[in-house]
Amino acid sequence: MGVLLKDVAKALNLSKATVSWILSGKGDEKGFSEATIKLVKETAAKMGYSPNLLARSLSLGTTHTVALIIPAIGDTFYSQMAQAVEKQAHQRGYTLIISSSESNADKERRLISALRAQQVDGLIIAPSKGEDSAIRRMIKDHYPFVFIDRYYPELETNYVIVDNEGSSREIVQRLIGDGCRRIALMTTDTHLYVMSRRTNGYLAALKEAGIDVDPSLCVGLDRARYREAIVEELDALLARCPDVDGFFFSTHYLALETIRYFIKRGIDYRKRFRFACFHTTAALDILAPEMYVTLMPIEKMGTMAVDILLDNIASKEDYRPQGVVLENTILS
Amino acid sequence: MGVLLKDVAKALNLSKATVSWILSGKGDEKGFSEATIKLVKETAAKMGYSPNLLARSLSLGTTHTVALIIPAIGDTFYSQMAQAVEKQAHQRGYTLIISSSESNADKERRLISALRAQQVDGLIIAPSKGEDSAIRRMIKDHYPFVFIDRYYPELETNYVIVDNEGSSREIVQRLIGDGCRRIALMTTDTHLYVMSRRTNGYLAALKEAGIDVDPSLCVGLDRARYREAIVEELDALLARCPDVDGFFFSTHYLALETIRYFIKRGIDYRKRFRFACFHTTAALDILAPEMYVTLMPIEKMGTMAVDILLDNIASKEDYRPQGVVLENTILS
DNA sequence: CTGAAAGCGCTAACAA
DNA sequence: TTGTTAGCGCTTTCAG
Repeated sequence: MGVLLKDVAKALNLSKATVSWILSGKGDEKGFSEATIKLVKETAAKMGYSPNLLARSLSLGTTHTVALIIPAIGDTFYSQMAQAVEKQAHQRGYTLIISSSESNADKERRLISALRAQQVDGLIIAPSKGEDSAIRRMIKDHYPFVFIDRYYPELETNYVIVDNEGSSREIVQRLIGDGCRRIALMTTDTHLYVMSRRTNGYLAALKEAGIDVDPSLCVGLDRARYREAIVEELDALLARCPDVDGFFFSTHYLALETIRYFIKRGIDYRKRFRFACFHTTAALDILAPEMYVTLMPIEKMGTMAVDILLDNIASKEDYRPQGVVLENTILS
Repeated sequence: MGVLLKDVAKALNLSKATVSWILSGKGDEKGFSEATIKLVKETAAKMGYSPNLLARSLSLGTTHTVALIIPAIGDTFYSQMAQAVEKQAHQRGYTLIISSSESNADKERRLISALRAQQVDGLIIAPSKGEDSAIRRMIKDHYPFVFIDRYYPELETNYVIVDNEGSSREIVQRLIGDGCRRIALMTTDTHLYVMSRRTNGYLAALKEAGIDVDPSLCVGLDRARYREAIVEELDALLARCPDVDGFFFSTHYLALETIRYFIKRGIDYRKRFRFACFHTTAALDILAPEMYVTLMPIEKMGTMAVDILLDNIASKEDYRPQGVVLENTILS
């Protein structure tokens, strides 16, 4: 395509080796004359030379590129996470590739294969569901990767997650402290480990307070059609338990949709209920200022995931996986 | 690292060539026996062979990968766009790399270079600002790329944008139709072409209706600190022009912040004003249901951008750039 | 101080 | 029906 190393060398009547040395900064180390170094650099620039990274990577055996796999780029949470990861990767001199698995285990598996085949140096993954084979494969091959946000507790891997259970418990405790006794649980994606931890937090808080868990207060929604389902479910819930006095949402968009529902039904939710939500999203603070919210340390998660990954990449063989559990900030 | 083509060949006592042919599906075309084809495929699978895409690409001269450069992955609009682009790229058998320029012209320039150096087959770009050199370079080199959402009107390139002026004019007309005469303009990033088009739409609508443009109704915010600035600006605006009866927002987050302001100040905005906004974001429909909104065809933009890009890639030399202007849907 | 040449893992023209 | 071999563009050992 463009201008090659060979071309620059030819133009200067030097060998490819010389030019390569100089352009990769090992000029003085190798003891070339100041004159040639300057000359080479200048003509390379003048000729608009840009190295073919494919060739370089093939030769070097490293791409200096890592990839991030998230369930959905369209989701605010994951897109913010992508931003944080990209920032830190860039900071540390790595190129980041972002890919979206669309919460599809099969696509996730294929992505992992494809990215590894592309010789990406390591992976940061927010795993979708029952994906497994590709993960075990990476472990077996000692391929560097770190889980973020979600993880497989039974596998010994790198991970950066938050204390899902603890902070769920804490915000539910606050609801109880405010006098709530009939707190509804709204959740989704119940097959995910993270979600079960949040539910556990809810249950634990009730138990500690000596409140019986009432299954009819617990609503699990199908992620795929939660927007429609939530309307019926809430209608049913309010009919079933007219004495509900609080809501715990296991994730941000459930809170948003629930409030949308209340407004649609003309229910004065701010008077009638108290809310707690795991994570938040734009405008939730406007719509329900009194809601207790766990603020996830997205930036920090991204930074740490990158750092751990690069550590792992740097230390070839003898590496011990690191697990990190971060604390959420709680916003009252 | 893993198992190589060579290994598979050796295990079967065949040549690398044979294995390569068969695994890339050109087995029968080349006339290999059914038996060997099957054998090769099976052992390759059994041995867990996965081709080194770097090597393949270097050899092939094409990576089957395209990249998307957006100003910010953290922004809902661009993350949705990324999702749409990724979907279509995937659909057409291409791998997508997403990168974020952080609205930084210099980073954008570096990204373009880096991605080209990585031998990405083409680029889809939502350009930041005065970036230029890297763009002109691509044109000169006949390197395939398409602008999305934003573009350089003076350059002959591929682009997929929306009718910014037209739909801005239209929603402002609706405000006027509702009786508004003192419509404020809230805008930002005024150096961007898209934004000037939207402002033009606002001006045109007023002019047509015979309403004088009042500069004291026009507020331009600094993107970098709009969240803080908007409070002072709105205070000033309302003091300066107590008779404001409508607002036109050139982009979604300005509408959200303005409403946040009204709520904070305890102003009954739904009674007092009418709103129109270019594009929308989560919860805006809850907070201001009567707002006129232009709905950008994000999905379609993404799809078309990919299609145009792949067209361009396919037809090597003799290619004429395509410009597409899509219509927005208007939501009343 | 600088150059020749082998090699990274794969593809594809050319033989056989 | 299968094998040989010369690249793709770059890095790096080993000679000079």
